[in-house]
Amino acid sequence: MAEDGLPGAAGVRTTRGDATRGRLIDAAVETLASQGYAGASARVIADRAGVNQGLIFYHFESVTGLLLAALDSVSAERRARYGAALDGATSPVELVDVASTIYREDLDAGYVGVLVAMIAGASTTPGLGEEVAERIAPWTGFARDAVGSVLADSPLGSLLPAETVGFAVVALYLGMEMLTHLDGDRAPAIGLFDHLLQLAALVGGPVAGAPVDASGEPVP
Amino acid sequence: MAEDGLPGAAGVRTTRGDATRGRLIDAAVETLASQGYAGASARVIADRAGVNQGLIFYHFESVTGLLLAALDSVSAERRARYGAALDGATSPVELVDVASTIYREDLDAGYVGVLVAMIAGASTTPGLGEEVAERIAPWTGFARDAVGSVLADSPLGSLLPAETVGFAVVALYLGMEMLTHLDGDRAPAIGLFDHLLQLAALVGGPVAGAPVDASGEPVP
DNA sequence: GTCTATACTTGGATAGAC
DNA sequence: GTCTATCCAAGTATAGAC
Repeated sequence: MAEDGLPGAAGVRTTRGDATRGRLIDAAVETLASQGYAGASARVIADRAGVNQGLIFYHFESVTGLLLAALDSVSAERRARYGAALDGATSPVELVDVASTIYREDLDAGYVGVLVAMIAGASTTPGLGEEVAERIAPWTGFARDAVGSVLADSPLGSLLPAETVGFAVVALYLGMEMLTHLDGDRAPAIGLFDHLLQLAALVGGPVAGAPVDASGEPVP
Repeated sequence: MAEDGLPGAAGVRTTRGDATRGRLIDAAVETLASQGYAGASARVIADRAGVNQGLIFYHFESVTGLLLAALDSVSAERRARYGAALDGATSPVELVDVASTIYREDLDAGYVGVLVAMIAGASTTPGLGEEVAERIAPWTGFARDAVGSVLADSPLGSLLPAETVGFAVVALYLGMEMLTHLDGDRAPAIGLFDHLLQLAALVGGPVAGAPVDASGEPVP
């Protein structure tokens, strides 16, 4: 059963190969986030992982194969994180609040930057587009469901289909990451979330107890 | 006065060098849009322009220099186009309507794709980030002004500062381009604009004459 | 599984003829 | 200004020793 782990150990063990694969994937994620797609070469990634460059081809067939594995890794980790955090969120305010908090992690760790880099790389490498598209689609679906469950009974629900909002949310995330990373200033992104929070409060039922009229102005 | 144009011609003339520069810039734009940053090499661009690869370095010092010139070209052209089209727009509905129409051009011609590619490339090439940031900043400023002039007297104006909305609009544009280009389906982007149009009608004063209550529901 | 060494390709950039 | 020819660095990928 065991392939090349130390004999005698029980349960799921980490073979040496598994460890190398993991280190390469982590290095690929970091490289994609910091150097972009064009900077994610076999040599650079292998150096960062502290292993030989040839191992990329042994374990992943090609550089592209490794980059896709890196995308899978980020996608899975972030999906678990978002899913758990949004689990108890039912109101628009909670939704925006949770999204805002987690997105800060993404911004700092460069997770969304990995998606951006791979989408950008999809224009360059033949065949990569389909592979990346398959891995991005779940995110628009996830955003649609999260938004839909909260927006369903809101009056905005009829005006803005969840499908459309899901698309917009993912697009906004990607664009925010690009702009934020470009000039290294998180303030606009944070500011946007703050204002969305206020809007959410308005839509999901004002918490402060202040009723508003048709144009959103407070009614005295 | 004339440098190496045909002698005898009057006014502003196109020297042979100018023509070559123009062809290289056009080819760089097309290459960035279709192949992305990593695919925009000197040889590929020069082939597309039908000139020798070495001319890139003669005219633009480096490949990066050419790519920045390409970004300038696209940015200037699109700014003129947006500026002219938005000139008469005063209501939110007009604003969204015009933006929607022109963005379709961008999507088809890949203009925003050039911005996306250069922003992505900024992660890879040292020093490119600042140059690209300088050329993207005017766009958030432009969006802020366009939104601000229309949203100023709207009740949303106090809730959403023009600065924030400008940032969000540019981010949304960039993200939409990425997603649309990735799976080649313009429908979600078009759909989003359609729904934004309805929202704009609500915010800017309902045209249909139907008043709405605090939550946006029509009042019978 | 991992390393060294190497073959082959592509890319940036320059020299020199025209 | 433009082209040919060329150099050199960096990239992907493989062969073979350990």
